[in-house]
Amino acid sequence: MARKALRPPVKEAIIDAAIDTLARNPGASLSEIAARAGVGRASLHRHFSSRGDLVTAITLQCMDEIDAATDEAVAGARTACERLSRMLEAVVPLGDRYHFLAAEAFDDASLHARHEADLEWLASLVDDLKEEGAMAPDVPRGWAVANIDAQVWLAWSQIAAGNLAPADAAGLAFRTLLQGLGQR
Amino acid sequence: MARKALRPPVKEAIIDAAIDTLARNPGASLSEIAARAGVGRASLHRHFSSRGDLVTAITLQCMDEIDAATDEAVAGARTACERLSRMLEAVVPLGDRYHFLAAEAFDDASLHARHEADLEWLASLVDDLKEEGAMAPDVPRGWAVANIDAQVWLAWSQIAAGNLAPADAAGLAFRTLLQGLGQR
DNA sequence: ATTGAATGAGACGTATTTGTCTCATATACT
DNA sequence: AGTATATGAGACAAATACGTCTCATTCAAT
Repeated sequence: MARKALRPPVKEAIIDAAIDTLARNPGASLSEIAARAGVGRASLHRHFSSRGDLVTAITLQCMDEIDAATDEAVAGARTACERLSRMLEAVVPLGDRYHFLAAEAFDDASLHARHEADLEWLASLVDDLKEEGAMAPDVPRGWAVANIDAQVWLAWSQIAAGNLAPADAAGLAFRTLLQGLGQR
Repeated sequence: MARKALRPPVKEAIIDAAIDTLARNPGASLSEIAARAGVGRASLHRHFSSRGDLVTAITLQCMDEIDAATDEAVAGARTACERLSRMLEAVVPLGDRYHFLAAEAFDDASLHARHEADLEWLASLVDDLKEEGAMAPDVPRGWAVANIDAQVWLAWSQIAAGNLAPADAAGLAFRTLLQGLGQR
């Protein structure tokens, strides 16, 4: 079974290091990334022919992680409202890993398509929320989607800044999304 | 009075070009910026000794614009709620000019201090909103401040993407902040 | 018309990053 | 043990951006 897991999984180590490093500094050099991965720069190029290749790989990796966590969390939800809540609870803790995505442009066509698909998932969640009466029908679709995205980003941001406990972040984001910061 | 306004104001042209260019691409080169300003790269260096100097200058410029617009808009407001509304109406249209600030790190100490002061202004607005009963008292201060910031950014983002009419953006942000996306 | 400052164009050297290549070494398979 | 593969270290050229410099030109002030 374990065909080739005896050597340390260099490729994954590089991906992890790239995510960590680029999250802190989007302009980090490949040397930096290789060093953080505990790997020679030449080896990095053996696995990823160019910087663009690496960025594409880590972007896909992050998207996969997010989608997988979302799918699992949402599985048993009975209402759209619950889906939203569970999605936030699942995705907010992953924030520090995909936060850098906000800075990277989706130049690659496949990445762009993938991102569109994710937004479409959110859009249909928004539609369901409106049907359920949990969301006001006159809220523009795109605005709602962008707000959900932004709350996730915001939650991580506040966690990273130490202003917010990770345990509270998702709940706060959920409440803010549906009720705002106002009373009641 | 107009001591030296006969020649075209090169310095301001460079600042404007830098804001426009860096807003689109934070990694843009000085050549790009100079070209967009209709200015030689050497002239750019005559006004700004280094890239850091230029970035600091445009950051301050944006902060000044935002503060000035906010101060003027908020002047006659009677309630904190109205202050928030007017601030959004004033600042959202400026979004395309200071959007790039999100990407730039405040390495310069004076910039960092200035930003802190702006956040402090928001924080006291949050306090007033709570006293007025427009904002729930149990919302963390930092979370409220970050949300206001984020709504401004979000509004510009949606305008730029063509998803939202500039006339509607500020109002939508205001409503979303206090009431969220939910019913009522 | 003349003078002086500011500009544009461009050359130049430096620094950094990237991608390729080589070679010696370490590790896993047989 | 012997072999093949993957790796680390480092050299190398190419590309890019930065900051400085020079020189001819333009424009405003006199």
